Amino acid sequence: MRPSRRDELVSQALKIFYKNGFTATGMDFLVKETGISKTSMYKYFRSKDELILAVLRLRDEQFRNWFFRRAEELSSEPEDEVLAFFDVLKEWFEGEGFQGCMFIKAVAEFQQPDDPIYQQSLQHKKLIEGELFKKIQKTGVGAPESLTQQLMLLMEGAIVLAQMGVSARAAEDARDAARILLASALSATGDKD
Amino acid sequence: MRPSRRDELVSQALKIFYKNGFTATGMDFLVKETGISKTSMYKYFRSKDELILAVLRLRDEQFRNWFFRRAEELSSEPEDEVLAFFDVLKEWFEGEGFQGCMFIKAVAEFQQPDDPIYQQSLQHKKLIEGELFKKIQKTGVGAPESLTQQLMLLMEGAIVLAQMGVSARAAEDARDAARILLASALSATGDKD
DNA sequence: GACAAAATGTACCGATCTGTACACTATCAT
DNA sequence: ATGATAGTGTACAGATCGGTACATTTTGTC
Repeated sequence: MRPSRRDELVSQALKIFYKNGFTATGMDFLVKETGISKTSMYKYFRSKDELILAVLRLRDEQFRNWFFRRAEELSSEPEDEVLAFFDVLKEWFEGEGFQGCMFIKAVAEFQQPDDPIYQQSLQHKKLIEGELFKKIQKTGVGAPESLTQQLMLLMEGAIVLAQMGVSARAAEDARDAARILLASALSATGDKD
Repeated sequence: MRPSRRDELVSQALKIFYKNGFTATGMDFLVKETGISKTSMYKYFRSKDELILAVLRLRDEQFRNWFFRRAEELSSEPEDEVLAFFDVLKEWFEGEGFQGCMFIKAVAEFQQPDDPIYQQSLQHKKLIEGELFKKIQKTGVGAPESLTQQLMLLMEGAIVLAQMGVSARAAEDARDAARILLASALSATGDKD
């Protein structure tokens, strides 16, 4: 099954929105860059917002697949994998064209909580959190919820600081912190055993 | 000295941009909301971007003043103050109209690193980092740079997760993590003494 | 009251925005 | 070859965008 013209539009729009922003990118610009006629675009999607939603769906799927698959490749034991998340973050930050998290940026432009774009961005973070939680559970730590939240904080913080160029070592610093927090959580577990 | 019409514009534009976003807010909308004529606006500022820069300057000053002053109020000893930052974050998150960090959102809409709006947002984070570093130094911890970066990660992560509504306890979770990281850094210092 | 400064209202510019109408062409299975 | 399907190009509507021109009114000061 060759990629449909529709899928082509979504994947190209993803790159353009990611680089230029959602509101700042007009439909005419998408036409010029993708070579796909506006008539076709509006046959695939009823509105620009629906195109954005499709882009976010694709991004969510692509990112989660890549992120967790890559973390598994870089590790063997559960505890390694939890820390490997931060190595994957580092790869992401240093990869070509890194411009921050698309969902954080989407929320910055579509701020109303009842906006479907906002909701879908929130859902993405919830899915990440869910997968992270499962991995942390496997380490046998006593309070997986708490550690999950702490590592989520480090990950999101690293994304923001890396995007803004505040810190060039955001992923490494986050990994260092995660190691300490993981050790602390594990030793607290041990105390109770 | 009563507040000039210009200052009024900046402070009102701040609220509106914060709520609605920068690009999504048109100058005509600012006219309608503030009652200040567009002619006057363009006499105070040469362009919308310059108005945005003035808004960001005001926000930077207001926020840093409030944040660090409030942290001092809530604490007595240096170690308390470092943790008090997260109590202040909590107050911010739970305050009326909290909608995330204006500078993170600014960077999401003005992504080019050579854009003055981007640069000013980056500078804001650097100033926060600098003040945090000074406070951490006062605790006598051995590696203040490292702890500063770690706490920055927690703070930025908390802001993002609180804004997106991913976590309702972002500030508390960040405080818990900060306490562990601070203790870890202090004990490492003690080892070397 | 006179005069300058500050602010206003209104109307507009050209460009761009999302979205649509309509006629046309390429593709492909039957 | 025919006819359905998918896609294109162009032109446009109506609104809004950032920004300006110009004449007018308000305000504060001497």
